[in-house]
Amino acid sequence: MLAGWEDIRAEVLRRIRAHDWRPGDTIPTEEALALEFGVARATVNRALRELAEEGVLERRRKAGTRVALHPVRRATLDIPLTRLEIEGRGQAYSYRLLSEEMASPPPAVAARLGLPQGAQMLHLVCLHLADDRPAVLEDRWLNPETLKVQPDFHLVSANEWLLANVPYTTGDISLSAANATADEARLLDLPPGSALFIIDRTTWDRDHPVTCVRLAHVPGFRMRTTV
Amino acid sequence: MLAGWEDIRAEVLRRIRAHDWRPGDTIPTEEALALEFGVARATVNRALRELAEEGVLERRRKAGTRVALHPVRRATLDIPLTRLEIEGRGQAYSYRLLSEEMASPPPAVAARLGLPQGAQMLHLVCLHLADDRPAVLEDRWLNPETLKVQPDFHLVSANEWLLANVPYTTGDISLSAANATADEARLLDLPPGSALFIIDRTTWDRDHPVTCVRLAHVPGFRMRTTV
DNA sequence: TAGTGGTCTAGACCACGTA
DNA sequence: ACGTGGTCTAGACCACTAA
Repeated sequence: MLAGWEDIRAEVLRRIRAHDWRPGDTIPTEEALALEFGVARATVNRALRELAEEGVLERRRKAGTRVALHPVRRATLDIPLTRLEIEGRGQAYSYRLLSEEMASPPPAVAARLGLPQGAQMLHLVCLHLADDRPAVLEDRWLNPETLKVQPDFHLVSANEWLLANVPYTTGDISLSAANATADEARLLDLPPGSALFIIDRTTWDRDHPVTCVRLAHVPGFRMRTTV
Repeated sequence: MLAGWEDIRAEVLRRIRAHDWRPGDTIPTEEALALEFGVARATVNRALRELAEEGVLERRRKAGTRVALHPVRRATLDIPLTRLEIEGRGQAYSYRLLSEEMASPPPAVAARLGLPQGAQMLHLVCLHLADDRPAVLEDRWLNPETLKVQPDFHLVSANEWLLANVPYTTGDISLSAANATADEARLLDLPPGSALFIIDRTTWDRDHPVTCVRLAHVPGFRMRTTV
């Protein structure tokens, strides 16, 4: 036997895939399964909890545990610092601050951060290079109220400074593709219209907006994961 | 007090962000923390395990628990069926099989699946539409050995059929951006060179290769997540 | 080989939400 | 009201691995 929680998880998954339990069905209670498999309820709980986190099961108190109707695969993406990502590929990392100024953000940015239209924010544009070739163009709007001290963004990238100094609790990430504008193409040394991989990220410290950043990655960039 | 595992998790996170415990530091053992917080070791274990899964801590038997050196954010992406995704936006879903033939896959596909160069595979090209406008172009290679029966892919999309009939255990996913080729642009009714969001997916059933698919999404497509 | 995390148990109480 | 999952406890044994 040797039924650990991973064995229980595998057996439940097997029954779902074999259609013993079909999408929408309520499966037996933790207590019943614990009895069947001859393990403690906590062991069954661990197995079913993992499957629920993966999106395979849906659990509600009193209502019981059901096989999820919509088979959603859930993948976990690692989102590293640009510097670490480049260094991880064995390339030399460098970084250039292209511009730094107080300005009024575009309406879309102000709206996403929940700030009034006219608010002044710190606007940074910088370039991340791999082996001295442009890799990522970063366009960032910073809420100046979250900056107690004003670091020198020539020396340290905004991302790394924020990570170390402004712990945030929540954030949105959006992944998309876009054709490079003329400016982007020039700065990234690409033909105009090249397909860029865009990561848009907005972060809050509790209820206080912190930053809104767009990272435009040159063609060849990939995010990988396993399910 | 009322220290549940979420409270422990929050307090550990607070200490890390306050630099009480710095990246690379070894933090106290589960036993010590359980004593300090006045809870059972299992409660501390749950809290630290969650933080390890999020990439904040690194745990090894005997060596102890350390604050992760490289602050990697880990985001979970939901990867729904194309049909459900379109219907979820309130649009009408439809689907067209454009071609279906046995052929020899390009070397890159054969290599990724670990099949010999000359192997014959089933090649499907199909189009997913939202409100009768092209949304996703699917280019799929199927290992015929995994198909016990040959379904009619005019009626059911390969993805949904596979999901219901070929349970797979492992899979790779890769996200990238690419300019539309002339063919892709024509099929998707886009200007040539449009930036497409590409999801490449390879799946195995244990050690048996099942399928390798490229989903090209029209501009405007986004994947979102929260961290 | 010894210290640390990983897991299991048997029991208990509680929170939630359906009926 | 009551059934179900969510969590906690105190103790135990095991697995891994650094010293």
